Amino acid sequence: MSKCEQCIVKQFNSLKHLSREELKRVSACKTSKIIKKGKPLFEEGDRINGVFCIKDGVCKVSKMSENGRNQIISLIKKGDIIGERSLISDEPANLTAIALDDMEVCFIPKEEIIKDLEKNPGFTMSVLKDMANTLKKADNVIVDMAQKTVKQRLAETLIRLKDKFDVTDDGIINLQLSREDFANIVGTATESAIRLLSDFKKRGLVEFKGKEFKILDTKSLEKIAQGF
Amino acid sequence: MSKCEQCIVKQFNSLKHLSREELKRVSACKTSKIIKKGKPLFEEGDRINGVFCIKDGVCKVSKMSENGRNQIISLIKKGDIIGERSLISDEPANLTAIALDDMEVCFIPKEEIIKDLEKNPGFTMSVLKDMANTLKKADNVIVDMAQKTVKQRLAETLIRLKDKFDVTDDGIINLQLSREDFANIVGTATESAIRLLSDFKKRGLVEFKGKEFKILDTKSLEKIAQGF
DNA sequence: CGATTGCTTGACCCCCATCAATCCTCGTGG
DNA sequence: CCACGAGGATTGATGGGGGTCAAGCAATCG
Repeated sequence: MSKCEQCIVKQFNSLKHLSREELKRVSACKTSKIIKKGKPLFEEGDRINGVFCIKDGVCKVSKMSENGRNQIISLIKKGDIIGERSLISDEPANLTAIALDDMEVCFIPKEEIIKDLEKNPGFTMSVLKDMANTLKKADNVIVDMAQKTVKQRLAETLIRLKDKFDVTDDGIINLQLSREDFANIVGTATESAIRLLSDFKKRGLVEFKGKEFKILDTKSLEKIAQGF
Repeated sequence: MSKCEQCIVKQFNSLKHLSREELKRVSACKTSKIIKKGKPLFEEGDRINGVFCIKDGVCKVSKMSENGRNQIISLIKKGDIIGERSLISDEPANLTAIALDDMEVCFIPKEEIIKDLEKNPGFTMSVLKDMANTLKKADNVIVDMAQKTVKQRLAETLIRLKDKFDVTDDGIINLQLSREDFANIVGTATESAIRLLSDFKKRGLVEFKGKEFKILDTKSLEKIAQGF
């Protein structure tokens, strides 16, 4: 099994603040998993008892609303860590994480992380900073959800996806998002999302080939996101 | 000036994890302020360089959206701490806090809090827990904003206010919220909020006397919040 | 190669944003 | 003490965004 000390992925998250010693201990008790596309990493209500470090792949993090519709809260990719919150607050997960493509993840059990949190202030501060940042983003999403139209939110989502995920040389973003997923990110009905996307396509702002897509006119999308 | 060691308010927040010694140091460098109704505690873009501990009063925490409308993210009351996030991420505030009534707050400068965060793991963990909890709530709000109708959200808001704020013996909640404030919590136009509130009133679910209000039928409001 | 799932488009209607007019309330100054 | 003005509260009218149902089409899979 690969070792945390040598893992490149840790550079992108709070684990980089752990000492070589600490990483060795973590490495010794971690487990690696392959999660197949469409399978859950964890589900609402699960006691996950640890954190996941994403070595490869992307997953959608969502929550069921009372009326039975699904809301995607965020997308998690290589280098991200997920599960810290339920660990810290010592509660079952209140979100569901489902793989969008085949994923490779490491699972670090709770006790080990807690130990590090207690002993290594640098690590703790880093986790704290991450969380503060996530919270700030969440506030922005709340404002957007409350104040912007579906069209604005969809345009903004497309831009954010381009910035966050890998883009090939020819500008193609290969996230395995279904139309329904788009709708669930923006918080609308699938049909509405489809209509708007095909409108964007007609106007030459985006291009679709199956689930792959490509952004052709960022400037115009930004205008739309701001309400024009 | 009153002393932190003897302040009852600290029992309700993370400061209770500080030792007597630490509290004395905090007390020595803190400043007390009175914020008049309607005045800002801080505004978007301010470098606040410390945290506020609310000794008395209530304030609304909001953010301007790009289209110039205001969204209230949360209400903060006696015992709460605010400002940790900008402190931790070392950025200007991205929210505005405005007093709903006359407030009494203590300001603790950044360096002092940072010192405690580095030295006292119990304190840090408590802040971390707080933040995890806030984040969970934020996720729920996102889902609500995205999936529920204005009517549902308004009903839910009324219930939450009842649970969070003091209620007199006769059931009256005295928050100095304007109709516009209600609208800005729910994320709708003032007129829409007014219409829905007066509908609730007609149906005997709530009662208003100026800005004071009273919830008469929680069960029915819960039904509405769930979509009936 | 059927069959199940996802995608697309059309039609309909309700919720809610917006504009406008009126009423109410309260603080201020004459 | 009252008049008055300003901002908040309320109600009406109107139009568009977007949710929902339905039907046809493409694609993926056993």
